[in-house]
Amino acid sequence: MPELPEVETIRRDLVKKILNKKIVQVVVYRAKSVAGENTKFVRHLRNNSIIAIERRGKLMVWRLQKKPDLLVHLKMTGQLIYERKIKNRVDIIAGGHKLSEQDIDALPNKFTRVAVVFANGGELFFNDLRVFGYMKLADEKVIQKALAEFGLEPLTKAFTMDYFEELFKRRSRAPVKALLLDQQAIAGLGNIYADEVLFCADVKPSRPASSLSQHERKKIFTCIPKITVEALKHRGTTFRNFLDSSGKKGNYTDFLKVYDRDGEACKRCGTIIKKIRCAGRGTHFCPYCQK
DNA sequence: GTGTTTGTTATCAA
DNA sequence: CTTGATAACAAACA
Repeated sequence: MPELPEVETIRRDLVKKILNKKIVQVVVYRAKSVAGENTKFVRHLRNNSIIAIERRGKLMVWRLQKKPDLLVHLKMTGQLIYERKIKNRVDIIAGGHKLSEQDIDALPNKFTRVAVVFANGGELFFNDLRVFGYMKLADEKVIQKALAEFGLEPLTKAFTMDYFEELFKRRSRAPVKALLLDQQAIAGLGNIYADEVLFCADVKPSRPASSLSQHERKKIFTCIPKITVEALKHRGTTFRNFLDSSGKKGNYTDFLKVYDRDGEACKRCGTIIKKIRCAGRGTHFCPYCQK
């Protein structure tokens, strides 16, 4: 599931690959993947170009040469795969080509919802198995309203311990994990990194936010950027669907301490990692290390 | 057929 | 009004 490190990895790659390239054609294979009227979307992108790509939390803003701009959200299973030039695309689509496992993930397939073709022959594919993600034309007013809903970015200077403490003052009963997942509190954490952050901080995810000591809050505050930076360094985590813009998996999967490790031994103490439901999500933790 | 996966929003209860 | 819990969305997989 693309969270901050995954979306940022994609954003950085796409900036190198598709910025300022003329769009010559757009194909919408699944109407629901594009908000609003599809024909309007296609017409607006054609002969347009992407001049900047911004990110806030898990949401991307694609700045276009001709306004309005584009909001892109990958939700749970969205992928953005760029191919320089596809010589045998017709064969590939028809299934007449022998593909490596990676190619099958990366190329247009039955989950390809939108294709954007550039003047240099390169193509960008928006694949999305579950069709929760979207591309949406949005004028500046809509964009600003959407961005205003987000809490602070954990990798910015503005994200201070004072700010973090304020978040706890508003809440009491909810588990601390729910706070970490709240995009209006902190922008970009999702289920994987919320679990990893709480392991890093030795705090049990189900603890009511109000029950935490200042020391515990401080540890969580420190772990949030630490885990995020580490995950970004390894180009994100591939649990099921995440692929970067080249169709490659994220490498942080190998460094996960608790997520998807239920039944396995804690890397620190050897206790079996448990899985419970917390804040409505599958939640993984070490019953010994996390108090 | 059933339960599970999760980002976000809608809905409802307290 | 706030907070928090839960369902819904869609599709695949075990």
